[in-house]
Amino acid sequence: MVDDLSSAGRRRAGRAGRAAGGRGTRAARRDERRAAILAAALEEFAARGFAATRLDDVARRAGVAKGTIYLHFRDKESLFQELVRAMLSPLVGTIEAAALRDLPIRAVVEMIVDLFVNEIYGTRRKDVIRLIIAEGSRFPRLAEVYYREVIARVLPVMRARLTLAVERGELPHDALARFPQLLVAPALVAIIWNALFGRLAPLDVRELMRAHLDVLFGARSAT
Amino acid sequence: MVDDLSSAGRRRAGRAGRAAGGRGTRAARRDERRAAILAAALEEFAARGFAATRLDDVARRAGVAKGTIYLHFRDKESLFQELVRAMLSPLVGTIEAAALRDLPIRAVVEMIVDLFVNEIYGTRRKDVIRLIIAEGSRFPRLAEVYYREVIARVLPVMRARLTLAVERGELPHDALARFPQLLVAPALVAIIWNALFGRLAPLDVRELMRAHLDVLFGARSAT
Amino acid sequence: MVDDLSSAGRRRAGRAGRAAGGRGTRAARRDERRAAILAAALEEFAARGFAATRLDDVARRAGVAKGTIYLHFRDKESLFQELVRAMLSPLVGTIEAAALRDLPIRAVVEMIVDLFVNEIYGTRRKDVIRLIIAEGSRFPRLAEVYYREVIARVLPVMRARLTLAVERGELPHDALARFPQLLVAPALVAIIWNALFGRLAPLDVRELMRAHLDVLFGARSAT
Amino acid sequence: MVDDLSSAGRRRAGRAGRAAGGRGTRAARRDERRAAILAAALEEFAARGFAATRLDDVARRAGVAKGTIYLHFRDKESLFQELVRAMLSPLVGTIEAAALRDLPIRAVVEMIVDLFVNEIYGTRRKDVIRLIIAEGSRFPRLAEVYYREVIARVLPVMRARLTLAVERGELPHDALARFPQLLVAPALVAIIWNALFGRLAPLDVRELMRAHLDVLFGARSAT
DNA sequence: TATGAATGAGGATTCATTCAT
DNA sequence: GATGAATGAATCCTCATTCAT
Repeated sequence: MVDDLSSAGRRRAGRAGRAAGGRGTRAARRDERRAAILAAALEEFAARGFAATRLDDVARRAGVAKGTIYLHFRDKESLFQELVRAMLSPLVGTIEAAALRDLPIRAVVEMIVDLFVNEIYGTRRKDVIRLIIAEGSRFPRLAEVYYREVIARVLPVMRARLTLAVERGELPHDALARFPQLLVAPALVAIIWNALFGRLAPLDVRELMRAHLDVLFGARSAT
Repeated sequence: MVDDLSSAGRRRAGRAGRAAGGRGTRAARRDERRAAILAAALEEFAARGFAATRLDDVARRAGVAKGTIYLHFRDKESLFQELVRAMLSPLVGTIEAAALRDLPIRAVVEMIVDLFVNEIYGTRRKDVIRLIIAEGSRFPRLAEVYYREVIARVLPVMRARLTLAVERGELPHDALARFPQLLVAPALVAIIWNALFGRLAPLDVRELMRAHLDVLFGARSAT
Repeated sequence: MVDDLSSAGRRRAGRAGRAAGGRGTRAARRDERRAAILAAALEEFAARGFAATRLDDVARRAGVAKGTIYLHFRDKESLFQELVRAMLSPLVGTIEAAALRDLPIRAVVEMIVDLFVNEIYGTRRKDVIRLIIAEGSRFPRLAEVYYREVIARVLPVMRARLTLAVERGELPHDALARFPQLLVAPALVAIIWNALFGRLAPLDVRELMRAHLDVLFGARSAT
Repeated sequence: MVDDLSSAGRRRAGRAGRAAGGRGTRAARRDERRAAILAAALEEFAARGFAATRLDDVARRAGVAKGTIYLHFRDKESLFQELVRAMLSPLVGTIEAAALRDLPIRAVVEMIVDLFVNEIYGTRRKDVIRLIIAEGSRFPRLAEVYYREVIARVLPVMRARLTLAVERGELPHDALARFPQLLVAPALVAIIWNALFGRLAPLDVRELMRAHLDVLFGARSAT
């Protein structure tokens, strides 16, 4: 379901060597468990928020005992942080790459928008974003980690590219260059809107983002 | 501190008559207490979120006994809902009025943006908005109430005005008319951003919104 | 509904004299209120038991303010005790009288049985009896009052009458004389049974008591 | 103290196998704790009734933490129900067996009476009976369970045996066959009486039941 | 007297975390 | 490593009782 969670990332060296042919079963099982816990945590945190999530439920969903969670994560908050990191880190490189492509600015922006729609809105990552929005102010460390590992890496790249576009005359003003947040604001609103009012009045993200592009670059001649 | 909370709104008729000269002390004190509880609840909920807020703390901060809260609100969730209602309802009329003013669309939009900056961002209301964003998906009833009492009243008015602008040729495309959310998206992002990263990298809301207007209408000649 | 509750019983002298023509409105209203509270208390205690009854509900049902209860009764337990006293005391004289009638013992016993069926089982008094059974062991004072004011007065009279019957040869053994409780045991069981299992398997009290008389005196030839 | 509480009854299969030699320590300890909680609950409920019993006290008396109770019982009411079930269920078979013995009806009835005196009156079970009487009407489910698991199983057997006795001419009337409740009514009254008035005027159960037998079958020549 | 707002002790229940097996 | 039983602090909510009006 969410495969980002299976790459271990932080593996101990293993008992030096270990017969060639890949990681031993021991380490592999350990990773599986860790991934299972993260996946379960995602479901539960997304459904109930940080405070209302019971580690009992996470354990049950992951198919492990409650105590096992503590073999992989210091405490509930750590689990939460690891989840955020595991889900969002892989995305950073992709976004950076898109921003750096040497294409017309509109194409770059469209790529980023598509990236958002496909890789965030279309996946569980939207729940992670929502969780950060919802819980971030109560977990300064979480907000900090997210800022450092995502925002602080993506934003400068985007800003640089947008500044270049201004200099090249691709953009009529420097608004976007000064506040690249304007680029993704509608995306965030879409996530929030549908989480809150999806049942009452669903918001079509693709259309919304297309309209947003119209605002940014002027309407396209055809659809 | 937050004066919206002091208007009673839901007062029982009172034993008809009552010596002239205004509400009796009884009713007045009752309202004061209710307002004090709401104000305290705002502080606590804003600081800790719904789940982590202790009614004990709300009571202490309000200067009343724990049980007193239950004389005014059925339970913790009711208190939360009433808080949202009390804070946001008064704003709806103002926004509607602004949208209906017969001015050039840019002026209308600027008024709404100013309204947002002054009446939401500049007040505790931003915390209420943040709370709705954070807790809304876990309290469907809350989301519903907010949708019905705020969104469903403001959005159509804005959409109507924007549609008119399109027809009048004041706007080069119908993106905003179809998605008035695009108008306020940066505002919401500003609230979230500063709640999460304000200490790390504060976002200047006024500048952000000015840039947003630039995006919408093109850069102004002067500031 | 339960008129025993209206006789005041414990009236203060009143402001000496008071214009002839009956108790003044002041005192009359006081009694009404007291009776209303007792009647409401009966309903609530019967429905929920002592601990689970809220004085708030009693007050509401009685149509008075909560504080008013405390003008008439020291506390919840006093109210409970007064209720028992008010409901059962009036019955004692009637039972004594029945026991003392100079009739064949079977007739006397039948009168007492009828008295039970009509005056207890057929009225709210059965709930009071049930309450004493249920709560008596937790309220020693209540049990004591009940013992002194009801049991200790009725039992000796019955025992005397039954002893006389034994001496006169109206009864073949002294079992009933030694344990007059045997006379009313089925009656109590009927109260309990129907309170507990009435919905599942109602017990016909009249038939039960008739059968009981058959056991005591042998079957009657006709009904 | 009350050994019925130690038989587990509801044990999970355990991980098949388990080294020969009896239940593992894990399961054994679990049962011990459950039994300790039930025993403690019996004391507390008997002393204070359902509502006034604090689970805190139950836990303390059982020597476990408050939370532990909830590992064994869903909530206070469940604990209460399990207690009743655990105490009374084992008795049902014994009573049925007694009723089915092929002896003269008087002997059968005497056996049942003895059973009552020894197995209920002489044990903590009398407190359980008293609790059912006291709380049954407020806990319909409890009353139902008790009816289904005890009354509905014992009563028909007794009725059948008594009907047979009538047919055989062992009894002069069908009163008992129609209302076997008459058989145990004095027993219940004894429980109630001594719980309420035991300190004021203790009732000798053995004598009472003997007198009851006299009433049912006529006085015996000797004791 | 009567009211009913206010109090605050009290208790059921939950759940993160620990630790013996 | 895993397990899951045990812990007990934490918190919501109730309700008898008081007392200013």
